[in-house]
Amino acid sequence: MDARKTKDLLYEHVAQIGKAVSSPKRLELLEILAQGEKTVEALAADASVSVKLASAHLKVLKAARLVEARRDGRNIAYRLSGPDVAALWVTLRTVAEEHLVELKLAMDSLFAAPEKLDAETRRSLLEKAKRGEVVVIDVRPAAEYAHGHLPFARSMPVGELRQRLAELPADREIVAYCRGPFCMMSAEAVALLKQHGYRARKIADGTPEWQAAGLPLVAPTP
Amino acid sequence: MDARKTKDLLYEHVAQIGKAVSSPKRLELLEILAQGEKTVEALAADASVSVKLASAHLKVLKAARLVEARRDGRNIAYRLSGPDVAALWVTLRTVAEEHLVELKLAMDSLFAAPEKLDAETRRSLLEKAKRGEVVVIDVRPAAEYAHGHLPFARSMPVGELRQRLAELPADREIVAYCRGPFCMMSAEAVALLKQHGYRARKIADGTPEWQAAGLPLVAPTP
DNA sequence: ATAATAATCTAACGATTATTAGAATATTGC
DNA sequence: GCAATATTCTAATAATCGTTAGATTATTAT
Repeated sequence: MDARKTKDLLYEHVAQIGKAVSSPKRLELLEILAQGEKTVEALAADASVSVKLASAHLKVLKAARLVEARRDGRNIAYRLSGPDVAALWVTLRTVAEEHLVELKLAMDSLFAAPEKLDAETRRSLLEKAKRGEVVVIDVRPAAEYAHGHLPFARSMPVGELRQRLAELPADREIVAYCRGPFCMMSAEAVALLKQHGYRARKIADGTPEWQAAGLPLVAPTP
Repeated sequence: MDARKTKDLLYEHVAQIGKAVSSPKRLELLEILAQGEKTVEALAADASVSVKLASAHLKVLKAARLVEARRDGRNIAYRLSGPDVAALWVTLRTVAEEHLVELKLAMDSLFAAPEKLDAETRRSLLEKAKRGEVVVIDVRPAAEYAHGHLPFARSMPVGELRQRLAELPADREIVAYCRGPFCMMSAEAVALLKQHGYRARKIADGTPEWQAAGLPLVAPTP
């Protein structure tokens, strides 16, 4: 076979991955799936699209082998086909944040405080959490916490936070995280906490970012 | 502003990066640019497309801020807008190799020998090259070598190799590399060397892969 | 078996994208 | 200033993609 055609074929295959990540909704689905397995219905709801549209997008992601499907009773559950797919999402988002001024501006206007973590900050947060100097809360839905979470983090879904405020110590700083830099759950949680007199802040990391930085998660014990 | 619309905008920005890497020719251009700055004409020739088409693709890459342009006399030279862009290309290609069986098969049929390097193999290659036990040759065009190359590697462009065979020691193993796993220059070089009685093999790494693995390149001294 | 549910498939539309040709622009060398 | 060169812009067409509605499939509960 002619060398040029062979090369074209190789790039074509990689471009299939590129095409899969060229749609905003598919990226959102990937980010949600990076939090753990979900049914089509749940994915559609989380991404604010119809089940039909979610299904169509999932089909593309499946064709590119970025996700896998599994039947579970009357539902079909999707999951990422590997941890490298979550890492790809983090890489894409990071490159976008680094080079697209528009995105940087949009994020600055959304989240007033700079909250990006570097290797040193992550390690020191872990230390403080271990010693109990800060309380790290995971404000995602409980199922996502169960699938994997930051070490020493407590599950405190943003929807239940108001009723469960009493569980949090008033004398220590609360550090909230959620799905990642684009997720607004932790911002909502911090607003509520501050309103009730707590010292609280959020971090940009979700579990995909934490893992991409080479740090361990606490995995489920099945 | 409504939270849903704000989120949509964020994913839209990231999808712009995705769109930029959703075309085979644009990926090929990125891979070539990962070897150093090039003019539109050179890029078009390397990627086997018309200058017009190359220009159109470069425009998309520029809009996504993955590349930058600079006028140099009567030419316009393009370069990647950062090392993270080369890393993105490596990540995409790696995810594709990992999950797309079709790509794995295509590569196996192209390159008989498994030649993938892991952290340990890379380190030991570096050691052997340092001690002179193997001769590492960079068979890319000289300009690409000049832009950055593996430590202890000699420039020996595949086009000049036949005339310069005498420069290579017959008693030591020759290790050839080129632009990366999709590039066929090193395979061509190894075939020529073996034909002339040399012990030669190639490695899959190009400078982008080497750098993405966290290892240092020898940069130009301007 | 049958009804109910979850998800996909098919078909269709309008909106993008890739590619090419021809015109236009900017720079260099004279 | 003028001709030559490198690149981009404009316009046009064919191909592909996103989205929706309606029909279909596979499973569970009765």
